Amino acid sequence: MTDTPFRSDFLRTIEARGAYQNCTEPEALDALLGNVRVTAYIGFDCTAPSLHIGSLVQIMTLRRFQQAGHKPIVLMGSGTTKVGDPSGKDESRQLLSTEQIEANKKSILRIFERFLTFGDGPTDAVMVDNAEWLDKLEYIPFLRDIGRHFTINKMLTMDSVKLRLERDQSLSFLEFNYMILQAYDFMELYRRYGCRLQCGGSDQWGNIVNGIDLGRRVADAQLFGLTSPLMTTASGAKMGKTAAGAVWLNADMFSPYDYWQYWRNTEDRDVGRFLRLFTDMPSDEIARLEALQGAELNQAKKVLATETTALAHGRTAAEQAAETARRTFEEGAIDEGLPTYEIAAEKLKGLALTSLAQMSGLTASASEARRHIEGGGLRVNDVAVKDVKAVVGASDITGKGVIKLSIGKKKHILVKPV
RNA sequence: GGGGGAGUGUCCCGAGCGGCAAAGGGGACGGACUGUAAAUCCGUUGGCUAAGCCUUCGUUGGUUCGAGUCCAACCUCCCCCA
Repeated sequence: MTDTPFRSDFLRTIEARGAYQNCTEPEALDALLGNVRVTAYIGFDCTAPSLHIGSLVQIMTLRRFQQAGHKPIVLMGSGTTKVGDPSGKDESRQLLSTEQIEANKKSILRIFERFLTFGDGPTDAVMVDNAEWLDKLEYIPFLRDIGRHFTINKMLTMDSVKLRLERDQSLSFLEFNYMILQAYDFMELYRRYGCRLQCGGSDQWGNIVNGIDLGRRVADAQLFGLTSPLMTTASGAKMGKTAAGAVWLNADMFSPYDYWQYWRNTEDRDVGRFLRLFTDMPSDEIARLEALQGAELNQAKKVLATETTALAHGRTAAEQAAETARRTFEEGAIDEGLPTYEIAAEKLKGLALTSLAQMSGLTASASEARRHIEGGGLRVNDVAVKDVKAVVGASDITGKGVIKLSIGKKKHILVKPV
């Protein structure tokens, strides 16, 4: 937080939305943003086939940057992914093959089109890949030009390095170089695109500052850094973990319905904060929503779910998810928008319920289904099953031609005989 | 190069006299209570054709009726000395 309020649209918004943590030379950056069109970037490494909601604050930051009339750069880090970022990790990640990295990159790209407008215009977003310059670096020239500006003394004090050393965990020389490459990225983006600002999570502060220093020394540039707070839920959990794994942004890895549900189940205490961070809703409307008390707050959660889903998957998908949820939870009806598993009708006859639960993906194994039956958590057409050896048959098929299997209150799947 | 230590249930941390599907946490999931929330309490947390059978403790062999536990080699990591 700064003493003087920001004047530029971008910084005012970022701060009001709760995405402001720290900034280098805030006054100078504020003035710059107020006067000219600025180019900023955020890097995303290609460690998985999709980004998850842990990256959402960063994506929203770029979106707001563009909305404020500036030019965002999405930097795909397929070059740096080959090295591996040691920040915030206890041990080194398994090295990914270049094919894997390339495949991940292609898969990740798609999500950005939802949040940003790409093109050739002055404020259109641009996508760049750092492999473009990192892959071609030559070792000795790089060491002489760039390496000489880094001291080991200082690098050893960086959190990402220090934590590893303090915990007696190994840090390979490969990973040790990550911060240098990220610093180099910033400088290279300045040279190529006149990029002056790098944003990132608070764990990236050190890496960002390194880039600023390098830019000043080598390119005589005045660069800026801006970080957002690390996102956790009010109960302290890291954002985005569910039983099924991460909350992915790609629809083929985490369906819009599940995505909607994830936000719908936000803790009370987080609703206002999440509305500010993850939606475009005006602040006064958010203030009204988060002031709701008790069960009324569920209204705010529905808005949160629909708005976040609309951003990531489109308005239509969001409204479908909302409608499916409404019918399922509020009417107790069977809605065809629920995940559906098709099975040949003749196979269904006399099939053990535990097997069907497994086949349909409701549970990971028949044993898990069995345990849920023993614990009273598995239902067929909303009726709890008591017998572990229960068998499904034609009589279970409802008027809608499907069988509804549920575990708990929230996990439902439709089995459709064909 | 020499000496010492570590690797446990495919989420994590962590006990483990030769009888072990393997203590205890955390997390997650299910039940009760609620508001599809939190907190709390209870239960579950290898697989299967299920009073039985099969696969698990870094890897590969060995000793033994029987190995997470003992032996050997190897892999990875950490510490001390050089």
